[in-house]
Order: sequence, then structure tokens, then C-alpha cells
Amino acid sequence: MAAATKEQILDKAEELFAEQGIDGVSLRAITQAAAVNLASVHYYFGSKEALVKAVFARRLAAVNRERIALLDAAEREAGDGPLAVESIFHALFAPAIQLAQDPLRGRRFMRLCGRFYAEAADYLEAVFEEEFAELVQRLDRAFRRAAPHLAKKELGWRVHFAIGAMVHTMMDSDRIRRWTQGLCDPANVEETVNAMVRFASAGLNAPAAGAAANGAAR
Amino acid sequence: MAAATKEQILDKAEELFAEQGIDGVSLRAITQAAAVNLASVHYYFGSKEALVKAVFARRLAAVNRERIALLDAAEREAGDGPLAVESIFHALFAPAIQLAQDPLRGRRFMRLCGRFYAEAADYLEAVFEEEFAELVQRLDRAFRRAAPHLAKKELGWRVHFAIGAMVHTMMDSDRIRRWTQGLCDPANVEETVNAMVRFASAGLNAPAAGAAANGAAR
DNA sequence: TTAAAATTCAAACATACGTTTGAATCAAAC
DNA sequence: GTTTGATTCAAACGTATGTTTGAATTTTAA
Repeated sequence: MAAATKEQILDKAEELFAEQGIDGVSLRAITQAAAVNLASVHYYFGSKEALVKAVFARRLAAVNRERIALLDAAEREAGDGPLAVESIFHALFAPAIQLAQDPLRGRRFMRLCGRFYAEAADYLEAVFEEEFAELVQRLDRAFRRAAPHLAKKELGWRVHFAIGAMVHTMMDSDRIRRWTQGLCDPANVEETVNAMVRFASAGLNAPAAGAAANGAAR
Repeated sequence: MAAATKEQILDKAEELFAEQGIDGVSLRAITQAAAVNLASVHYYFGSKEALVKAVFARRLAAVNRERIALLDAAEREAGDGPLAVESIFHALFAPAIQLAQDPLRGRRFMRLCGRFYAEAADYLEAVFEEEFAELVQRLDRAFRRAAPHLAKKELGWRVHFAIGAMVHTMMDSDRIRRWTQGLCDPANVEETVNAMVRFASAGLNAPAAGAAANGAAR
């Protein structure tokens, strides 16, 4: 059985990319950690770039499929009644954060996703755009239904901010734990997702511009 | 006048780091763009690592000084009365986002900050921690005063999410513009900061756990 | 003007990288 | 058992990187 080599490369690449970033990891480091020959990467993938794409696609496609499934379920459940923004955010956040339950592979992948999002080389941008196209459309439709009172612009900003909260949490499981002396721990998935859903939902439903007191200088 | 070389290196390094990431930019690319000799980097800074730190420190220190000044002003203005969370978030967000008003250097630096935060090599982590130490303390104190009803854990999460919204906006000025067909544009600083402050404040004041309806599947 | 210090320069060094190669090894089929 | 194809392997290739060097040049000061 030889396909094991391919999987071992993917596993170790994912692990090392998450720890040290894409540029920070050499093929030699990957193949050594995976206990396979250096040339195997090119034998199975063709190039480092292709390996990066493969690592990325292997997991993200699954996450986005799950997100859309949760969205389907939420919309079905809502029927003709109102669609709660909480359920949309839950569909968006939970599959990504949920991977953290596996204490090794999960947390690793959270960091990896964040890194992909942040480093996003040009050659990844296309894959990224394609991989998210459907989800973006679905989210747009769902939010417009759940919050029809929001102006398009206001909605755009707030969804963007909510995604920022999510990405930041995915990337940075250590800092929040350190800053709160262990009180807030992304390893606790349910608590994390619930806190995020509450935060994002409240943010999405914030009063419109000019309605709140602004006590800041300037 | 020779110190001009040093500044040119810092300027071009900042520009290129923002565009292509730290690892993606070679000293040759920097020195060529700055029209100085390759060895100048080591003459003035000693190493690439030291150059990165210098680029980082040059601007971030100023931003955090301004943040703390805004915080001082807000607390002075509040006197013995209540301190609005809006003013705290404004102090946190505005100096970082405000740089975007300069259409060239500013946006560049926003991306750069995000990249530093995301790529954060080990050797940067220490600088980062030190550069933010005072601000973190000040924010902690201010938020505890402005939102005394919030449990420590809840507060920790929500401030973390708000920072995520900010970092995400700093890093990613293109995607939000593309996704909203130009409707939301981080180049419009005042609108961006106001939207962020509204979002984060509403998120911070979200109802506590268990109070909101959760209509999601699972 | 001259001596000394600071700065610039072209060239080279050592190393690490992604990639390629061609032979060696293994698995399965006839 | 032999042959065929897939897989592994050690070794090398070419290139790009950060760094160093030592001489040339410019600036500074007496």
C-alpha cells in the first residue's frame, strides 16, 4: 500500500504549515517529519505550490460543505417564519471552530486556516475565491432574509466584522488564553461558538448610525 | 546627509513587506527598490531580523501612544461619571484605521500590521508583547469600569472578538470592497471606525449566555 | 589641503531552497 | 521466474537568499 505516503505528506505538511507558516516550512522538513523521501512530494503532487493547494482543499471543502448543510437545515427549520441571525452565525462559525475538539489535529487546522487567510499568496487567492463562492452567496441571501431592515452597506460591514472575530479566534488560540489567564479557552468549542454567536448577533443588530451616543474624543 | 539611506530602507521595506509579506521580500528587492546598496541593510541594522523589528517598532509605538492618549482623554472627560464603551473602542480602533487616510502609506501600513500580527515569527512575538503591554493593561481597566456587569470571561471573549474585527479590517481592505461591490470601503476611515465602534459596542453589551433564543440546528 | 572617519560599492561566500534525475527497489501479473 | 509498472531513494542541479569582505568613495573636521 503506497498511497499512505501521500497522506503522510499531507498530514505532516498541514501540521508544519500550521506551526510555522507556509514559507517557513521546507519540503525537506516535511518529508523528514513524514519519514519519506524528498522527491515523493514532486512524485505525488508535482510542486510545493500544488501541495499547499492540496492541504488547503482537503479540509476546507469539508468545512464549507458542513456550513452549507447547517444553513440548509436552519432555513428548512425556519420555514416561512423568521430566520434567526443566530442560526446563520452558528452555521458559519461552528464547523470551523468545532475542529478544535480534536486536541491535536483540530487546533492545528484552525491555525492553518487562519494562516492561509492571512498569508494568502496569489496562487491561493483563486482557490480561496472558488472554494468560498457558494457559501458567500448563501450567506448573503440568508442574512438579507434574517435582517431585512439593515442597509446593504451596514450589513456588509457587520458580516465582515463577524468574520474577523472568527478568523482571529481561529488563528490565535494562544493569545486569548494567555491574556485572560486561561479563563477563555478556544479549546472549549461550545463555549467559544456560543460566545461568538452572541457577540456577532448583537453586533449585527446594533442600532443604526447616529442612534447611539458617542462619547469619544474627536 | 547619510541618514536618508536608513529611512529609505525603512520606507521601502515597509512598503514591500506590506505587499508581499516578510518572508516574501528579499533584502535585494528592498535595496534595489530603495536604490541603495545591498550591504547597507547590514551596515545600518545588522540583519534582516533587526530590520523587520525596526520597521515594526517605528510605526506601532506611535499608534499605541495615540491610543493611550485617546484613552486618557476619554477617561478624563468621563470624570466620575460613566465611561462609554464606545469611547474605549474608538480609542482602540481609530489610530490604527486612521492611517488609511493617507491613500498610499496608510493602507500599506494597515496591511503590514495585519501581516505582522498574522505571520508573527517567534522573534517578533517578544517585541509584540512588550509593545502592547501597557495598552492591554489600560484597556482592561477601562473596560472593567465601563462594563462592570460583565463577567471577566465574557469580557475577555468580547474584547478578543472586537480586536479580531479590527485586525481583519486592517488586513483585508480589498476583500470587503470586492464582496460589497465597493459599497464598504475601508479607505473611508470615519465610516469604517464608526461602523466598527457600533458593532463592537453592541457585541460587548450583548445579552449574557442563555438569554437569547438560539434557533440553530444541533 | 590633509587626515580620519563614515559611508557606499561590487563581488564573493556559504547555505538553504525547490526541483530534477536515473538507478534501485518493490508489488503485482502473467 | 520473469516482466512490467509503480514507487522509493541518494545525489546532484541551478538558483535565491542572508551575510561578509575589503577596497573605493564621500563626508567631516582640523
